[in-house]
Amino acid sequence: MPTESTQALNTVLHLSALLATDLVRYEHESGLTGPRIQLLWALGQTGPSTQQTLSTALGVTPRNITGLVDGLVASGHVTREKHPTDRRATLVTPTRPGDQTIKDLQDSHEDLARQLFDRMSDQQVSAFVATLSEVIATLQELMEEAT
Amino acid sequence: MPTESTQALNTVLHLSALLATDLVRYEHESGLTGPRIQLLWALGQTGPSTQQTLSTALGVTPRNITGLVDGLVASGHVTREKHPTDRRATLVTPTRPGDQTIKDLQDSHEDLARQLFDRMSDQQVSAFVATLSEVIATLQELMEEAT
DNA sequence: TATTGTTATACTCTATAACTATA
DNA sequence: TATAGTTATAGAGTATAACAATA
Repeated sequence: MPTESTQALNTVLHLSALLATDLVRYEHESGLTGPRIQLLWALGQTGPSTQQTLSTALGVTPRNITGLVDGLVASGHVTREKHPTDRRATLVTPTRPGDQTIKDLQDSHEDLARQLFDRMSDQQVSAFVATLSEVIATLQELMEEAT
Repeated sequence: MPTESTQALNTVLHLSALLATDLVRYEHESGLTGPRIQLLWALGQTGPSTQQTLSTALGVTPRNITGLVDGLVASGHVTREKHPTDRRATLVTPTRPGDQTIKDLQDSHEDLARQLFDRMSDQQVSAFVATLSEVIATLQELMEEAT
């Protein structure tokens, strides 16, 4: 029989897996892929960005961003615009439909949050977030140690 | 400013991302890839398995399992053994080093669980797991509706 | 010299479709 | 007929290394 700690970790991982599955459903619906959705989400957070910035934000190589942006240009979600001051750089910029997709993503995110947590008491949600934050802090310490 | 519900979802996603990053670290250390680790983990849960069984367990096509098993055979973690009663099927079976890798995975999993939760009170862990389970149940309902 | 992005190359994961061997 | 696994083919994501243009 698993310990209480192991059960807690397993339950967290179970929820992670379910959320990932839900994302896959959205991918199929939208015709987008995970990394491209992640890129659009990043653009929604920061506005038009250089590929270097996106490379850091997504944690992948610049070469990889080239490929993702190529795909999103082909699907009409973004364009490459001139950087106003640095002629080496490009500004990856959402098109009108790209902006709509980003807004849909944000709306879906908020809807999901409401559906999952709105029926709980504020107290329960607060306690949950507090424990999550504690787990995150511990995990970050562990990961820094391992460096 | 995000709502409390949105903050809760964001915190869950943050933890998911951190756990994924930690897994990537393990991948680099072990020379394995995510899907191959997942396959070895499944073997650890159920023992030697047919590729059909693994296909269902991992949620990927049988063709894909062929590729993953090819890789794990090449790296010496598993072998394809004859199925005792069905000559069409193969039993993917861990080698000695493969078994050791599986044990390492299980040990790492338990260590992580202990490090993340052992210093909390039983009461806090119980409340956390209860809320997680509630979220999981709600999410599963939502995903079934969407079908 | 350093940085931005691309071309060249290679590997892994993924899928569908057609095929072989066996049940 | 149905099932287990493989071959054939294709597309996406990832990485390193070498290169051009610009800072």
